[in-house]
Amino acid sequence: MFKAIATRESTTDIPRHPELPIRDDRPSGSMATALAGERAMAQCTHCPQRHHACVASCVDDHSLPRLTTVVQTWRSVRRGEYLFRAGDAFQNVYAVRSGSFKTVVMQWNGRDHVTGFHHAGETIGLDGICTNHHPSDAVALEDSTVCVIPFHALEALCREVRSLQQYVHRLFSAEIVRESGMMVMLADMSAEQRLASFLLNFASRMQSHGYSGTDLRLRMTRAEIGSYLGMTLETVSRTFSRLQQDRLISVKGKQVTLTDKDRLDRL
Amino acid sequence: MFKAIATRESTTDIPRHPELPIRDDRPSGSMATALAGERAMAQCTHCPQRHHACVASCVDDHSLPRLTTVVQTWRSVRRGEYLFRAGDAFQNVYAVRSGSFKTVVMQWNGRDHVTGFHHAGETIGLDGICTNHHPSDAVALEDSTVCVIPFHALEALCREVRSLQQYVHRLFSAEIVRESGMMVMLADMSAEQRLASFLLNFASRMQSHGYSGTDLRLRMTRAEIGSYLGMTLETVSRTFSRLQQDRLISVKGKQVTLTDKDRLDRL
DNA sequence: CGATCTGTTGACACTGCTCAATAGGAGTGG
DNA sequence: CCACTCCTATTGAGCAGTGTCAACAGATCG
Repeated sequence: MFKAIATRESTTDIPRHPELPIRDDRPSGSMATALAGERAMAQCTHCPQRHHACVASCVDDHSLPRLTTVVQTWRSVRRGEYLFRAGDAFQNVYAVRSGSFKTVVMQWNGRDHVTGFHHAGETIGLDGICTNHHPSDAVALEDSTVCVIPFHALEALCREVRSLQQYVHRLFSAEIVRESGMMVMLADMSAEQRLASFLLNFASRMQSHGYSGTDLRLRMTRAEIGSYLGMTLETVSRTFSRLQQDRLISVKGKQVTLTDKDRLDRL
Repeated sequence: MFKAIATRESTTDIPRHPELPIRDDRPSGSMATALAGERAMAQCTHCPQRHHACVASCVDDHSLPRLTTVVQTWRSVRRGEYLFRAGDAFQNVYAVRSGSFKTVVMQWNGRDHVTGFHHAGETIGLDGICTNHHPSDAVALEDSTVCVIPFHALEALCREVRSLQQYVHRLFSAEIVRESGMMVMLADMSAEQRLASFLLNFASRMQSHGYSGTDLRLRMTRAEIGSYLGMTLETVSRTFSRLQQDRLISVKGKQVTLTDKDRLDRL
């Protein structure tokens, strides 16, 4: 079924193992500096996200060994399983190595609300700090792996490595800005505009990880997209259909191709 | 006009000067530890927010003098004036000493969106860190004063004072959680529920600062509330009227009394 | 005291929600 | 491999909640 509109690059469907770089075409001069042997170090020095978007990306080679004493373990989480649950004691933040997650809060009426989708290189769990408990569930949308980062250890290292401290502060700040953007979107944009924004944002994040920026494989359901965007799953489905009819995208279930990004952006 | 429903306590209308505690009935044993003489120290040790909700609240008396080397100045901002503008280079974060602010981002269509209201003890500007530029305008809703906190100096002190570092991290995290809550509200709640939540939240923040938790003086316009809550000013106005008709609140312009918080909460 | 900003209310249109029926895919076990 | 079930997605019909446009009244300020 999906073959009809299979992506030119089939990378999206390669089963990924954390030991392997997600793609091979990333800048690789970096690997030259990797020191083999020491196991803990290998975790960050060999990480596909090393020079990309992880806490490791801000640490110079001199301090990297110290980071690897903080980030000693990673976890793999099967599709549908919880990375953590709302109410769990906050201990760690998590950097997504591979795969993707959704974060979900339960609201007053007992229904769920998806507050975010998180892909490789992104950090989950920062919202647990202020109460010492995670306010949300984090659920894997596909088989995924994360680095486990004990937050107290990260804080300690931040007191010593200024570049890491600044990185963490920017991480916090970026999440605040992201959520502000969501607020604007939810408050002022039509269903069509919200879905278009969502798709463009998703595509650009995929592209920045070396995937196609036009052929997307959505890992989440219409209901999850709707929850995230503040609309019902029916409206999501209808809006997909309308955008397809207008030849801005082409949809086959979870496989979406953005055929006219400019017009999507101008909606 | 406002006399008709004047608040039992008239504190809301006292013109406030930054040198004076906003109210006199706050816990005051604290003042005993204040050291007179040194000007810089006096700023934090004598601050009305000292034991309340500012960066100072987490620092023990031993480290307080060092904080005062970071927070050396404050600024007063008249109603309608800008604390900073979108695009300004990010240098400082600001702790509100007295008064209140709104933060406003400009959106794609050229219209404004209010992303937050900020009262005494709250911190403004954290969103500027990740890009080194403020993404939003901050405008005083009334004559206000803020402590100017040079962020690089704060970062430096955070590397030395662990309690301060943790406080700052909690501050970031709390802002993320606040915005998640807004997202849920905007995505899933009716206009009536949003306005009720807004009023209850506003009341509880006022109450935690020693003001009445039922008699509110809103400093913002209907349009600003509407922008914040994702509805038009007309809907805000109509919803105020409806809640009044249902005897949950009583409204006279910007003066609002919450007459039945329980039912407001259960909407 | 007039000019301007702010708030209230009405009429009407329209977006998006609810309820409902149906079809398509994915996973499971015989 | 097929039959069965469950989950997901699509589409339609009708309606409710909000937005839009407009008129007017009440505050506020120089």
